Amino acid sequence: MGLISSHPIAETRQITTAPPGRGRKKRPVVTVNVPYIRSLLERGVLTRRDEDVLLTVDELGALSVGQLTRLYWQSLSTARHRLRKLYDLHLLDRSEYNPARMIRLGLQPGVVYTLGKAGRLWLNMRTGKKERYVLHPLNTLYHNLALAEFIVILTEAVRHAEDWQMNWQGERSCRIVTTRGDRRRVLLEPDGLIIFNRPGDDSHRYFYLERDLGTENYAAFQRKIRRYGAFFLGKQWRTRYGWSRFPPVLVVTNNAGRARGLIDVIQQAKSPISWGVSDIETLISLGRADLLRANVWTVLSPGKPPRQLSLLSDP
DNA sequence: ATGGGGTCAGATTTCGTCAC
DNA sequence: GTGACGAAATCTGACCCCAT
Repeated sequence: MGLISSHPIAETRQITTAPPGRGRKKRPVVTVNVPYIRSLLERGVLTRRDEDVLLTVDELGALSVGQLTRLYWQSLSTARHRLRKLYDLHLLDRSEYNPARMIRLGLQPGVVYTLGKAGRLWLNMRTGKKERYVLHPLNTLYHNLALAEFIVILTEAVRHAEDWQMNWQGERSCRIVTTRGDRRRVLLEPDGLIIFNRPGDDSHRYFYLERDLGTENYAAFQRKIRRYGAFFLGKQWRTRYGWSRFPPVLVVTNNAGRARGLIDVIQQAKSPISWGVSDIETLISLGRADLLRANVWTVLSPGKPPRQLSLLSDP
């Protein structure tokens, strides 16, 4: 996943859920330009939390109201109010979704937010980059949501655990790009990078993350495995990140059946790095307290038989 | 005075069920 | 399969509370 927008969603982006009560109000039309963003900032419209929301939506591509609530609010209703406001300001967009499909992915149906035009510009002004505003194609939207769900349940689990902290990067930040001459080539595009650290003894755990929706055929997955292998053998990761060991790749898929299929593919590929496979149904069923401790990951390391390990078990 | 946080009620859709 | 119908779900405007 992660090809940006060859097929943007059409202009008519109706929400297919039960609509609001007193009629759906259209958002105000604004001219999104640098003075507009400046005036927002001068008036202090953006709170710290708003900024966090925009950064997170940018990293993950799309989040549902439910997911954003779990990350940043106590009350669903309050979150809706604030998100609606960010939508009105064109900092966020709302996207089309299919309730049945969200349920199949283990998600609660609800409005889905993506980064809006003003949000894009705000981020660009902040980082100095020149990312383009895109409407996300529908197929990546569900992938984004599924990925976000994993990040959210991890976040909740880590909040619950007192000794560990977690940071993460989305696809946008952990993408590996090489420049040969003036040609930019994407070498590797992980869905995410998760970093656990325990302040007590300064220990760290890194994981690359792949969220598999079961839509990719096994040949494509084999290519993905080879790309990780090539990145590992290239040693660039040592200088780029200063890691002494290459992070295992966590593969989260939809159900146990697909997980078994992927495990077979990984074993046959004889990858030089470690892989951990689990499925979202199992992970969600665990609950906060167990998510980090339960041995629900089938770990495949080069030259070793498969093992069942937890995220934070000692390597 | 302003604005965010929160509750509540209401409008409109989707879902589930029953009968045919 | 389809139509009817009530229940449930969803989201927003109105409103109040509180901090600054």
